[in-house]
Amino acid sequence: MKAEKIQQLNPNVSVDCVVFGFDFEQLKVLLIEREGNFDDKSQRLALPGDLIFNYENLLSAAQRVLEELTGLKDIFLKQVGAFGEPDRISKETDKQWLRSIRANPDARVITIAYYSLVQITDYTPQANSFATSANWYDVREIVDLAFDHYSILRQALDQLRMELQSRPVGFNLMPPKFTLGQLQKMYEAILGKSLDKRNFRRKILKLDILSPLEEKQQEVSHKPAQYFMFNEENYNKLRESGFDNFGF
Amino acid sequence: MKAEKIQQLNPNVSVDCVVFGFDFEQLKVLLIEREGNFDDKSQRLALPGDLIFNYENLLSAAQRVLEELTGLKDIFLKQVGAFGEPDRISKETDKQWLRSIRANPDARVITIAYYSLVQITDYTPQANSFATSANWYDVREIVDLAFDHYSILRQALDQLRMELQSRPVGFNLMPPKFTLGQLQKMYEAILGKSLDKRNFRRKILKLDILSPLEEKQQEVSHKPAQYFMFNEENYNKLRESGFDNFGF
DNA sequence: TAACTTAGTGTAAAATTTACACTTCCAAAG
DNA sequence: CTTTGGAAGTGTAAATTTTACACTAAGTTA
Repeated sequence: MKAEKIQQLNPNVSVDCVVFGFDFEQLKVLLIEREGNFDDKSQRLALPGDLIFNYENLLSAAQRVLEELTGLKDIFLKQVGAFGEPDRISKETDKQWLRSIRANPDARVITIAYYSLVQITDYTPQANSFATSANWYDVREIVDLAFDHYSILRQALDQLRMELQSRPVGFNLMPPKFTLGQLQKMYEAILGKSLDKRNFRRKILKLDILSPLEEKQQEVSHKPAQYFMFNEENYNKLRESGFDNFGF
Repeated sequence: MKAEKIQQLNPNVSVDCVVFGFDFEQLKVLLIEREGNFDDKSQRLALPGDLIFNYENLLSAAQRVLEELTGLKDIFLKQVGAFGEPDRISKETDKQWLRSIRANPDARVITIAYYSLVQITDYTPQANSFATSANWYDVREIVDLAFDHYSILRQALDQLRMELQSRPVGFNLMPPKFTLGQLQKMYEAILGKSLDKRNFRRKILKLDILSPLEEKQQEVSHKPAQYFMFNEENYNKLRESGFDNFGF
């Protein structure tokens, strides 16, 4: 009886995941495509998301759904918030699509959105379930999405930017070893503006949360850069001493 | 049929309100008391909150529930986030209490929390519905609450502090005219630390969002302070030019 | 060996932050 | 009417942070 309950979908609550990815050039976001008759491609694209099970933890549900639809596993997700406009499923094409996959397609659904940052090269999305594709899309090129997903995306991006200003978020966007140039590019991609190289370096190094490695870049057709790694111990010390100054 | 639907409670989704109030001395929060056999007073106290109706907007639901339980009307609320641990209703006294008021007391409930800031003297809470009292409590004296409301309160407070650092929140905590001393006390109460008077004044005045009034305090047994008012026009200009510097 | 590309570096001026102490004005008490 | 208590109001010097800005270094490729 309990086991049955656990596997019962809750028709009123879903989760959606805004997974940002960085490829050393642009900020991207992971979207799925769905089968159906959509007016244009933007309406075919959606954030990976689905209903939760009745006795499922919200965060776990987000991780499960993300894995089911895109194959991405063990992603650290952070809550953006709840989106619950009664008419958030108002587009006719979305309603039709829901009828094709849901037992209770007209139910009012509140969705809890989560976001994350990953390094694109660490993950290869694999579409599954009702997703017919799962791919990275340049954030700047997205003009609309299914349901209210475009506004969820914008809000997640705002929150990411906010967070980037006050904390050294985004180190999970970086490989274990990285150059300061790559780190700066990440900040520029997320903030959508360019930064002064010397000032950036001074500021980030003064925080004392990066440790230089012996190793240097190899086989690049220019002066090889020094590699750094994230010093977690110092980072924890820093955050204990209050919210700090990560503005660029 | 539609009308019926509208008035049907959604057994899975509730809203909770964290209304902070300021009385020129301390930061307080509005809590209700409930009937029942509780181990101690802290378990009798809860955030005003209840299930939403099935086709109700989340924010409107929060405003409605707040008014029903405490009489506070037209309060500007801001979302904190969703709280959905499957075991968030785990205390035996809470379960018992739910059985006494809900049709579906064992349903798994996800709650969306909202917070607000008001000036205590503007509102007189009036308990109603299942609230047997509705009163302001000093935030520093709260050690626990019903359900998971204590952790919701802490998170709302964190968010309020965060917001106070980056924006001139809290002007709605102030009467139309106020002194810089009162304003400083508000910052101190929310941030939980004391600030340097001269530095505070310099910083807040440089923002150019306060307009001095002719009027001065009267009948105070010390040098009367100048009154100021919030200059909304300049504030809007300021916020258009990006997130700013409200750290103290 | 020349051309190209990113890495890496310093400084001066301006702005902001921080720490700090005394006088002023009012009411209330004596 | 004099004293006292209490918050208002004010300036400065030192330290720190921010900002703007341009050239050399080290590797690859043509």
